[in-house]
Amino acid sequence: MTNEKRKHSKFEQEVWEMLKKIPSGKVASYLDIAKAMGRPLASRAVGNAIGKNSFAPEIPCHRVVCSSGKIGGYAKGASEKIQLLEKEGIKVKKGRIADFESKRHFLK
DNA sequence: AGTAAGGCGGGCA
DNA sequence: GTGCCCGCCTTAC
Repeated sequence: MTNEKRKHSKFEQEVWEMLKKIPSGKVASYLDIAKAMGRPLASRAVGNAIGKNSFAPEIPCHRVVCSSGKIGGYAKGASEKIQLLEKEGIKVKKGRIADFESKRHFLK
């Protein structure tokens, strides 16, 4: 309650919640998440929150890609990110998501 | 307290 | 497809 020591900013916590809401086999772009949080211009801030904390397997950060359908970055390496996506049923084509718009969870 | 730099992106030329 | 600039958030000095 009042004695809440936020190890992380509120913005970060919001991001984690969004990532957790993404079901397997689906993906979301940094911009989509930012928009869902009410900050359509904070696309970079979202990616910043993820990369700066490294949520670990608890958060499906590998399900987040660029708005262009590109893989983007990954703390462990974009290659690893692609492997995880393919494992969940998402096909990746040369660092790009196949049928990206059809797999967007935060599509608006 | 204010200022400065960085970062897993996005949009435009 | 590539290169450049921008705006947003957090952290450190």
